[in-house]
Amino acid sequence: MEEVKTFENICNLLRNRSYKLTPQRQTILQTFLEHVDRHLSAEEVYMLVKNQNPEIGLATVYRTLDILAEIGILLKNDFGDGRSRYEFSRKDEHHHHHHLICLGCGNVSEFDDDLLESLEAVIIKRNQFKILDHDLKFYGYCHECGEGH
Amino acid sequence: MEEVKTFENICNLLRNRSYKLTPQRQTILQTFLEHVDRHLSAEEVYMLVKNQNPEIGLATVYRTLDILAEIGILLKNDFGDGRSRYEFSRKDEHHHHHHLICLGCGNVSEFDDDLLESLEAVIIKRNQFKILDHDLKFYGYCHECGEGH
DNA sequence: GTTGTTGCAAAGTATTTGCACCAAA
DNA sequence: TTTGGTGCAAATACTTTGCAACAAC
Repeated sequence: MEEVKTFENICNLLRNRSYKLTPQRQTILQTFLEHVDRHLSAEEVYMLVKNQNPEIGLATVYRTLDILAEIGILLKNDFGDGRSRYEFSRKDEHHHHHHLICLGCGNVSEFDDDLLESLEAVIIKRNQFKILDHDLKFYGYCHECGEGH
Repeated sequence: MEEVKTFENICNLLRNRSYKLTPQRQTILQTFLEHVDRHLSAEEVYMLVKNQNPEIGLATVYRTLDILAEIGILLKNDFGDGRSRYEFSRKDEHHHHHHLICLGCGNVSEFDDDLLESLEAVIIKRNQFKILDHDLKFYGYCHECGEGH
């Protein structure tokens, strides 16, 4: 159904939506392709991107992140640290994964799960609530940080 | 184990922690007792409280919400609308409920569930992650707003 | 009388926006 | 050449903090 998200495919996706393919956008995109497993804040992207292109402005980073999230290239997350974090979205993910957030080192790991599907059915029936999306986070300590706790 | 959270009990809880029982704090507490089922932002609390005590400052509201959350009287929530929302915490809730957030009217309803307990066990084993807390939110449309969607 | 608390205004942090200039198509 | 994009600085929104006056204990 959906194609693999290569750099070229994403560029085409932008063009199809009549977004222009500027060097700034390419650089930001490149950054995410080089950090596929990371959950980057705007500030972090800005820092990484400035190595390639020191002229770039923070506002441009924010605007680009918005666009890339809107067209489904990035997923926007809120891990409760007061800033939005973006991750590269692999192809088959409406049915998205959940996050394990380490209170020690701040690292975020992921896990997939289908259990919530059945839970949603119960909620729809019991609460008369039409569910479009869900967000599940676990807070705790990862293997490395877990010793003392 | 834990007592019912009456106004008096909460006042004692504050005193035990050597927090002073000021009229401002009493008014804010009162406000939550009168809106047990609501998820109020600092600004909303501020508005409600000003009726009783027009002298009160917004900073005092923020400080009091912090304290009440810290001692477990209130639960601090983030529903992704850019502000923190506080709800009165009933007595037996480490094992807390989850939220259904309506994208139409912004209303937040609640539901209890035990399904996550078994899920946590799986995660602990598979990911070597010690879970302290979880946060589950469903986004969609409530019964009233659901018609068009 | 101590010590914590208040109100205010200023500062802080993340994000958005207005605008003149610039560049992709 | 048209249309959208960029960088910058200013504005916005929520929250926190410094501080002198004040009130609970």
